[in-house]
Amino acid sequence: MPAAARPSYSATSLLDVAVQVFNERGYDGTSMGDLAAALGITKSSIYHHVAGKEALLGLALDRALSALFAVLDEPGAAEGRARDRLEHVVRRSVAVLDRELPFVTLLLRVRGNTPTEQAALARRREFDRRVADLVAEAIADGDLRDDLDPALVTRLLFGTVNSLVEWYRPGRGASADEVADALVEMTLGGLER
Amino acid sequence: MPAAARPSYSATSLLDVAVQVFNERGYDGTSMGDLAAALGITKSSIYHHVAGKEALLGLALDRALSALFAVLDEPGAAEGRARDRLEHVVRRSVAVLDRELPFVTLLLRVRGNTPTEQAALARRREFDRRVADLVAEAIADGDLRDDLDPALVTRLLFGTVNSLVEWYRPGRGASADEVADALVEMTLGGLER
DNA sequence: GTCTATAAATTGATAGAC
DNA sequence: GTCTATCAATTTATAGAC
Repeated sequence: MPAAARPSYSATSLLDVAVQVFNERGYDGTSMGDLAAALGITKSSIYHHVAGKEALLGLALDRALSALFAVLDEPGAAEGRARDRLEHVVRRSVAVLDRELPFVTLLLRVRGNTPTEQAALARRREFDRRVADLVAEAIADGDLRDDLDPALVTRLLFGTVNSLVEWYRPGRGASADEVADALVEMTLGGLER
Repeated sequence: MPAAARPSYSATSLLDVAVQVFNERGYDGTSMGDLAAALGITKSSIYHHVAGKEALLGLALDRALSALFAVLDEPGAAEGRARDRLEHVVRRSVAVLDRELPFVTLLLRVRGNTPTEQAALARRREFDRRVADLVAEAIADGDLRDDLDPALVTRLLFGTVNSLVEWYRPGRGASADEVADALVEMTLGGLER
């Protein structure tokens, strides 16, 4: 991996700029001309690095999904009471958001227009399913109130987590840990019996 | 799939179909050809009803914003303790989401690419500001825990509300009232001291 | 209120020189 | 690794007939 200097890009350093522009203007609202302008190179130069616009999107979505699924495989997500494993997944998901914000932001805005986007949506649903299992288990354990529907709780909980991409900016305002603390206090605090 | 044999629209009935397609494919991902196909008429016929694609967006965003601001002017949002007024705004915002789901969904996805979108974002920020005032007041009253930042709480709270557009569908699964109940239990429940 | 036909601009992508 | 030049397809929008 050559540390990018001035007017020379690799497939990955190019991706960072591209994803930023995708998030600013929306993926569909971004033309290859927009990307070229942001990169400071011409449209055709982009095709030297990647197959096209959709391949760029695929790389970005893959990076976000890999980071999120890695959380589910951490020890803290596999050991202990379900309620604590759930808190671990929530806190570590916020950490992923902090670390990979542009990529996760892009993932959460995908609509399913292309096969690339549909595949990403399918993986997102798998992630949600595994979290929902955790919520159901925590309720069965008696650690979360049982008068609320597990599927509904899961959606509200991760709806709150995902909504962070709308305003959270690393290094500005509250830190990722402070946000995670407040989020856990508000959500899990209200879900405990 | 829609509009088998009903080739006559008004500006508002056309808007319903257009907004649905905008939400399915994204605004930028929707061409006038896509709209024409969904409407069962030709592209040029659309221009008989509206000035263009962006005017269609403007009408839709206006409808969502009007409904949301109307909530702030209801008696329940102006009388009583701040904490109760806040709960009123949350519950009634969920009701607006239920009633005007496609329009609010579109509003929440706007990125600010055009003047029309920028104006909508400015009005959204004004709505958020008025909710933040309510949260700050409820904390000052001692009705919500004071160890959390009011601005942060506001963002988490309405982040949760806004995330409903990602999965809530009227008449499918939980009702709007059930969703509002669960949401208030989880969020305000966790925010009470 | 809808149509056909078409203009005018923009789009994603390729070829080949340096 | 970047460039100029160009293409074919698509896009928003208009003109004018029925």
